Amino acid sequence: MASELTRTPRSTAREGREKAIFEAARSVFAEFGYKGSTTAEIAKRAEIPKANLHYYFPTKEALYRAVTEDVLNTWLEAASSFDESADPSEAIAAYVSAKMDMARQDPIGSRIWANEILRGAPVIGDFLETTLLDWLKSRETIVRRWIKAGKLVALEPRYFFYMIWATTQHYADFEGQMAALNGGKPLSDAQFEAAKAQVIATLLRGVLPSGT
Amino acid sequence: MASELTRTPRSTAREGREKAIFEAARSVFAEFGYKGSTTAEIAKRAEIPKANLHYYFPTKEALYRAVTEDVLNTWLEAASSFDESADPSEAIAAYVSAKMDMARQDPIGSRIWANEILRGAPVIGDFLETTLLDWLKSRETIVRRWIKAGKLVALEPRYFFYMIWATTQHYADFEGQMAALNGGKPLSDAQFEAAKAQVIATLLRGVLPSGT
DNA sequence: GATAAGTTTGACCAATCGGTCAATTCTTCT
DNA sequence: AGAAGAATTGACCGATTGGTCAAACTTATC
Repeated sequence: MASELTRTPRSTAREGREKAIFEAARSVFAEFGYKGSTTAEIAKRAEIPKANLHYYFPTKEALYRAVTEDVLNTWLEAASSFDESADPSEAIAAYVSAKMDMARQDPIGSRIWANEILRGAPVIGDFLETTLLDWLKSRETIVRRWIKAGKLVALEPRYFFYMIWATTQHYADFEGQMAALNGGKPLSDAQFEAAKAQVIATLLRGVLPSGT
Repeated sequence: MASELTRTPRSTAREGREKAIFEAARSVFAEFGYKGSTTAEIAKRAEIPKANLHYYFPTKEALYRAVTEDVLNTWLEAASSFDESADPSEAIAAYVSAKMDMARQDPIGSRIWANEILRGAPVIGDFLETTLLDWLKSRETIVRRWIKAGKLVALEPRYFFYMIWATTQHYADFEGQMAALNGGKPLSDAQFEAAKAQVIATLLRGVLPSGT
């Protein structure tokens, strides 16, 4: 999180403060976006003086980049759960399940991503054009193979992935809207599991050949 | 847009400036959210001095509320395209189609909504808990009727609507991400129509009984 | 226990924020 | 033409912004 060059064992005190700042920054950036966030608010949520924040992270942008990099790493972890060796239904179910769990466990990360895209992706633009595009291309190849083998209905793989991303991300980014429609309470674990199962079922039914 | 009490015919000059401010505000709020937006930037995009902006809209919040109200009206228009008298497949296809067209024609409105939800919906919270919830409940009744009649597979209507909202909204909010994955260019009209057709096909296939 | 290094903090800075205001210009009406 | 009102604008205000800094305080090392 801090300098990757640190050689000496980090003191727990330092790690604690740095982590508190990091988590506070995540929540503030997720809520207000980069421009709408203030270092004062982040320091307040981290319960430290603002000047102390600048000791660990020299600028707001450096802090934002650290937070963003972490989000990308989490994304890459979930991406690996799409297994080409498995059956289409297995692979899709596992991937959607992983993305849904990600949305549930780390909605803040998803919201940071959403805010970054909304303002034109100045920081993760490179990632989108390189790593993400490579990932997408390789999975498109797999999906096309499945289609040719008759294991999937004919479709443009890209738009199918967009549907998966949209739906899973929705459960993180629009948690507030869902809560408002749920009597003001966030989805319970049971509700979330039901939603997840239904999303997987609907998507699979939507792309698997009849009688599968 | 201005005072609804205006009785005299509005001069086109006044309407023009007010509209310019309104459109500039939409684009800025969509990009940076409420907190991240500045009246200076809005005035700059409207190509007027900042003081002139405050002549038409006394505060940043008043301007934001005007913009937000307009977004809700657009939402309500699209909502009416869900026709209960039609076949499930017709009704769903028409609704998804309308939402997709909305995302294409007015991505900015969608992004304003998304930003508002991300910061906890302080302005449209009431709308969500009343109008939107009522709409959702009434449509859930219709969907449940279809399920009982065997015209739809068993599912929780709510999560199905979330899928529709998620997917259609994604084409507006994540336009930038899609463009990055599309050689830097936004989806062409042909690409968008293909995506729309596929979204409708996958969703229908996902919820209609086999052999329909 | 002294010295050095790392950490914490209030006070402060220039720039930008939302908003005001008086002076000016443009329109409208007679 | 000229008065009255509407619209436009540069200058300005106090509050907040991201960031700095020197002084004070801890902690590790000998």
